[in-house]
Amino acid sequence: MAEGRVKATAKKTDSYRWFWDALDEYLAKKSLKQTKQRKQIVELFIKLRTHLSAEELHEAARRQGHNVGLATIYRTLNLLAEAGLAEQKSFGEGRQVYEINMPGSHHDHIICVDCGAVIEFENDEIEAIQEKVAALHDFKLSAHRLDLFGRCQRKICDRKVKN
Amino acid sequence: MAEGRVKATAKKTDSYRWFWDALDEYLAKKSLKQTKQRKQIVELFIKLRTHLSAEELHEAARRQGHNVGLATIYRTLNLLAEAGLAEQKSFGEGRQVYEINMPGSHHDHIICVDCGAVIEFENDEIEAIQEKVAALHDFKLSAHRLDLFGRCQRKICDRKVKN
DNA sequence: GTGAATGCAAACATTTTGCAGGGTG
DNA sequence: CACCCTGCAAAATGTTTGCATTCAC
Repeated sequence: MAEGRVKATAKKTDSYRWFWDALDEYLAKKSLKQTKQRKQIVELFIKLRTHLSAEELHEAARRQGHNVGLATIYRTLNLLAEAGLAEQKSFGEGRQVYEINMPGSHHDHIICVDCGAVIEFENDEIEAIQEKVAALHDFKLSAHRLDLFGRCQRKICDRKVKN
Repeated sequence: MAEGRVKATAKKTDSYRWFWDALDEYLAKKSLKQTKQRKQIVELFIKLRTHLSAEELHEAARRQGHNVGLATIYRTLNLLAEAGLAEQKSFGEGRQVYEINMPGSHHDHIICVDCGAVIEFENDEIEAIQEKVAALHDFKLSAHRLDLFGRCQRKICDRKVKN
């Protein structure tokens, strides 16, 4: 029955092997259990790969025929956040969105205020200056959040697709 | 009674004269009215000067003996935000906080994850790079948000004053 | 079998909205 | 005096929690 382990599904998302491994480790350390629902949710979370709200993830799960409660989505996302595997962000609407937290590969966001498109970027120059600023104020940095808001200049972006 | 005008209170907060003037102008332009409550709320908002939630502002108002409804606080803060005079921020708790939006003097935040202290800073270098990044992705920037999270190294900061 | 996880619904917290009465321009 | 604004309470969101049942280990 060892084959029933969550880890066995890693083959479906090989590049996220580290994610499943880290999750396994966290669950074991905390004496938590690996369940069908957690597996399904995490699989979807990895597959969709974007910034997801609990509600969106819930709908996606149901669309796949998984009968999973919204509360379980929340509990699982919070679990991932506690494990350091996901990050909670709030882009300013009423709700939280979650995102996979890749160790060592932090990125920031450019958000189009018209169409809501989110582009990710990374800039070492900025990060270096951040450290400098933090040191200036006697802070040891543990994280940061940088969101740029603007208008993308694409043709698709004429109408406001708010949310 | 002409002296009852909101603008007349500017003397109490002279350095925020521009704020009252801008508000006056906005109200006039939109055919909105200047009321006792708006005046009280804005005065407090200016006086407290920190990042405030609607609830905190509400309590502060009541502490001053002003009988103002929470809904009015929300409506006024949203009004200020629409007028571009205040900015809504969310530092990650469940609620929004508001902050005076000084034209031309944008600042970012360093937040201590232990004691919750918030320090403001400004860095032109970072802002310049942001523009560069945005241009690279074909965006016209309208705003940004940069929050650095870390631990301040002050003695006062031993215990978690979580919210 | 024990303890953890789930689904559901109820509880919460925050923000918005509807409405009748009051105030401003 | 028309229309905006207010306070209150109800509604609408988004998230968490309690509980009986189910499931993993």
